[in-house]
Amino acid sequence: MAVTIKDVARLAGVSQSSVCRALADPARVRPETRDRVERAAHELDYHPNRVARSLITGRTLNIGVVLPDLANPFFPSVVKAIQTRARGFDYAVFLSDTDEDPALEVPAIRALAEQVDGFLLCSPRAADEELRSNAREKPIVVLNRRVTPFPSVTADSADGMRQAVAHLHALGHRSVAYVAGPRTSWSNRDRLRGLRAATAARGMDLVEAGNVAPTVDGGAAAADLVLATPATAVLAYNDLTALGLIQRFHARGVDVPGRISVVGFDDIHLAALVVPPLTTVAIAKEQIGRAGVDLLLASMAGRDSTGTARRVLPTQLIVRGSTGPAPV
Amino acid sequence: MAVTIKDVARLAGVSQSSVCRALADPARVRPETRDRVERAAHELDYHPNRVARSLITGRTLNIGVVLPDLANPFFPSVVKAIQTRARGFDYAVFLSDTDEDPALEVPAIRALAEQVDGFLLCSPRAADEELRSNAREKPIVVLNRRVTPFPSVTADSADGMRQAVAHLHALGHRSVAYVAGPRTSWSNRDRLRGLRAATAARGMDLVEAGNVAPTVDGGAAAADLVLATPATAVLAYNDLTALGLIQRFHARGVDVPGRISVVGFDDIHLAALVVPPLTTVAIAKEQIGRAGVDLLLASMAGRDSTGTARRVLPTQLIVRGSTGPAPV
DNA sequence: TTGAAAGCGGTACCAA
DNA sequence: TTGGTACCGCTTTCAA
Repeated sequence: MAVTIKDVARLAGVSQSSVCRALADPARVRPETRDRVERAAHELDYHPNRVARSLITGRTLNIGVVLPDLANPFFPSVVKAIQTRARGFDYAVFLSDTDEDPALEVPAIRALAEQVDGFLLCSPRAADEELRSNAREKPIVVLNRRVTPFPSVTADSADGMRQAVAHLHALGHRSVAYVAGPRTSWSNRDRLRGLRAATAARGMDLVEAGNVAPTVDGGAAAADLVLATPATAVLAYNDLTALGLIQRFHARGVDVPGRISVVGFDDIHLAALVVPPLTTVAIAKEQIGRAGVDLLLASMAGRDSTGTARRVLPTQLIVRGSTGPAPV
Repeated sequence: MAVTIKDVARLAGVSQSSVCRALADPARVRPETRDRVERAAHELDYHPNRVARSLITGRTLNIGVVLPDLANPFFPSVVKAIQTRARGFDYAVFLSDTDEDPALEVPAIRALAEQVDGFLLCSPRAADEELRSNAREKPIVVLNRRVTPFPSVTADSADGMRQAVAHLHALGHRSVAYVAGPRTSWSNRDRLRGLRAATAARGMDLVEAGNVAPTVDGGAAAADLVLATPATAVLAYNDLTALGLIQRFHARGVDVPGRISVVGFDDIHLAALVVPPLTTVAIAKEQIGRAGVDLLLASMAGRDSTGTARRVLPTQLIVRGSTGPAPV
């Protein structure tokens, strides 16, 4: 059996209450008492039980992270940052992977609700309304999406797309394709919106090639569709999709970037390792995680009254070998 | 405020105890009572508070997963499998990333100990003795390592190495190098052991090139060392390391597999996407996660008395473009 | 079969 | 400054 506060009280010869005070707020007990308690606690290697504590304080020191697919390298990066940041504040992290199934998100939130002080929802796929239905329970911060009235952390996709389009335009491309991600993905819509604006601003043609899964296979499936269009460059919803495109192009003997240029989004770690290395719009994944934790902590502390916080992080085009001059 | 058992009791016009019984073990109350309780519970959308329950039952329905680096794509695959499997048993998952720092593992375990029913330690880096010091607290299952007296799930590295060496031998290689991972990694020692046996069995030369971080950068750092040896093929501790090797070889204009063949370990998702695609020893990552959960559940249920369970999963060499005939 | 009451391990309030 | 005590939400004796 674990050592409890009673054991410490007995050994120190004081009451439970004093032990509690001595440990929580040393200033509120006599130095002598504090010493006795501390010595007893140390001797017994006593650590207050968080579960019991949370029952009365209502604070669990846990946060819940819900995300659609840990197999997408984007998310581990974010989760790692969340974990590290949370640990710094003595918070532990629950992880729930919903397998890209929007229907699993609300149950995932419900299941964790009593054990956490708040949620970080990464790229949630469920409808706004569904997410809002959980709003009263616990604070929620949304990453890679905006859902009123939750605080959010997003990337400046529009600017990223502007950079990518400027790059392609400078290379002589006048017709580009977009391989879209999940219809339920806010980032997808956001990126598409930015891309439309950017291409329109430069009078370029934009072909939209169907929605695919945000995976390598999804990209591979879209490759042939893209080749059937007049586009000389293709922007993918994310890097995995872009890698799928490149893979399929390679298999068909289509030269990248000779025949067609490819641009990804996210800058996952391995984007630089493929051949040709992938030109992509980088997002500060670690910052997303950190900012998410900070926002959540703030909103748990009730310091969110200044209005809904919205952090928009900058994006940065990373030019690598998968983009080149448009074919003549 | 959330709805509690009292609210249900009041609405149903029965005592707390009856509500508890009716919900936990319907057979122990009169059908009529059960109906009243069920209706009331349903109407109020009552869900028992797991935290409060765990305080008295001692079961949290949570498991803790501790791993060294989520940025290594191997781990997300395992975690995803763990998550999925755990959800099936109504368990939630705590995740703790220790950043390859052995000193963080025991604190991570301690921090979670009260909130979980058991631990899944993925490739722990801490010393056996340190890990054992936590043994009394909660059941532990170790993945990718063996630590007496914990149940474990490992891959059959020796057989994987045998397959890889047979493959290289058939291609004419007689001298191979091994780029080792962290000294603290059991898998690293296990793989090296298997490799030594396999090369010795065929009378091949084995050069061991220092220990590096199990990352792309680590591999890149080892590339030049490898080229300074007579080896015509190199086996890397894991795929990330192998990709780093290939990257650096590429940068130096060294042909893979023309001048040197490269073999990885793990078969991470993106191994197939690089050019040349990576020949690697595949591990059933999802099975590791699933088996881990199953073993942990068994040991939590106390069904572990038959002795320490050790599941060893098969490995499978996947031959791709990064290996070819030895240069003449 | 049911209800009352005692905890699980803490925290917080109140009176002393 | 300290100790006694109620209570967080639930489960589990123990009587009735």
